[in-house]
Amino acid sequence: MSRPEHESERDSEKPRGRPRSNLAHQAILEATRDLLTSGGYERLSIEAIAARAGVGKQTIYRRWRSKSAVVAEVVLAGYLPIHAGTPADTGDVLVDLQAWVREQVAWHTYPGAVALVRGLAAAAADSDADAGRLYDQLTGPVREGLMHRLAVGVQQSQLRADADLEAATDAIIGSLLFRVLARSDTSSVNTDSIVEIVIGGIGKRWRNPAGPPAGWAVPPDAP
Amino acid sequence: MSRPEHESERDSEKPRGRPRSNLAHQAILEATRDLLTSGGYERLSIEAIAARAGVGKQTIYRRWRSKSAVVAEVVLAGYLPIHAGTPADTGDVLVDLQAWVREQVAWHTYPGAVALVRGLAAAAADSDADAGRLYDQLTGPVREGLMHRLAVGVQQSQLRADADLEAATDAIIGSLLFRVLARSDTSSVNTDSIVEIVIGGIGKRWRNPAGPPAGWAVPPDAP
DNA sequence: CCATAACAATACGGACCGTCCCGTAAGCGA
DNA sequence: TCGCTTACGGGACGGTCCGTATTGTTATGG
Repeated sequence: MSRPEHESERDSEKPRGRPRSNLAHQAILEATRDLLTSGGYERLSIEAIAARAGVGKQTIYRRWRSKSAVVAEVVLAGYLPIHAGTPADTGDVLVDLQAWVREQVAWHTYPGAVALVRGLAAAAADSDADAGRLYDQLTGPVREGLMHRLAVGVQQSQLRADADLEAATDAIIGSLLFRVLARSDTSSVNTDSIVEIVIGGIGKRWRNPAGPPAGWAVPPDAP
Repeated sequence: MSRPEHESERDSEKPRGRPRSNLAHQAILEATRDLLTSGGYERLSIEAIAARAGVGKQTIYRRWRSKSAVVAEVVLAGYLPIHAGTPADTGDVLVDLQAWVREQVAWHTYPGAVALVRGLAAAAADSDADAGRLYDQLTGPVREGLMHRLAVGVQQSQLRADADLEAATDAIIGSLLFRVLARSDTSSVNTDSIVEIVIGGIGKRWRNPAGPPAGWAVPPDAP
């Protein structure tokens, strides 16, 4: 790169010339948020953002490479109620995660939330190379918060020490993603059941004196 | 509608005039498949389809309402190796589902498979109203096959009778979807673990004479 | 032969794209 | 204070693709 344009340029170079306007920056992100939640990703265009923000298109392109990059920043900068909070810790991992999932599901009733998630999926689809990175940025905090709570559950001996917490996390997030993307009849699947299943799958088990039924392979378990 | 244009028009109306060309129909779907697997959904356009199929644009619009509708038909007509097969039944539901998931993951290595799935997500995103229906059509067969195998597992007493099979199915499909859409480093998450967790979560449990640890809520279980 | 409708091809206005250029505004060093 | 440099709003530009309309041709049934 001859001149630092996008991304962080916190190297030893002193910025010369007129500095970038924070007001313009903020106006762009707010306009993007508004258009995204009202009209969805398909109706979102750079020109529409520029017009609503009262900004030249170049001012947008000077900062971001593409529409999906702007959307990513909107999310990362906290302009949307993405609700990436860490689950609470009341001592019961099942209850905590069920409450957390209920919060996520409740967020989906916000106006434009479903359209937003679908739009992010579309944004990732037309980034292609950036798709994985975009998802990582967007779902990373959620993943970390979830996995941290599960790790605490392991420390509290509620979950197996050898449990694959990554897989469990992906199962929960994947279920929510699938629900939002695909299932229009939102009341169909009981999200409490999903958490119950996953937590049951990585939770401690109790041995039956009579032993397991014949033909039923016992997963590895540490007492 | 004054004249039946799209969808099924198998009512009592006798078709008059020149009938629609099957060759054109087929050429459109094949061109769509090729462009979709080679260039992804973003590079797919009605004009590109028409050009590649040697067809006028009107011939496409006469049949389908939008780009996403064409894509949906391509998938539904079996022009793509979607791999919606029912899991085998060897008697061990864990082994069967792990093998099935491995097949799905293997399919993701096909050229364009990931781009295809992401494209379908994008297609659903800009259909909005049709998004749920499109997903249902696409994932419906997969869901049914998976749920059927789980139901067999219940009959074979490997799974709990009161298990929420819908939730379990969504957890598995959601994990795969999340994996394909989001996680570019495909080797990160062990898919066997996911199946193990879900099956463990709806499988039979064995009671410990000493009882569960204090503070650990026992999920309902039927002996 | 005649009515009807699908066909390929192409023209059309419109929406956005991404880049470029204008005149102006805002910092900085000399 | 004066250049130098860069960002600003605004808008022109060629380009792609949209979805529709038109034209002349072709296939089918009455």
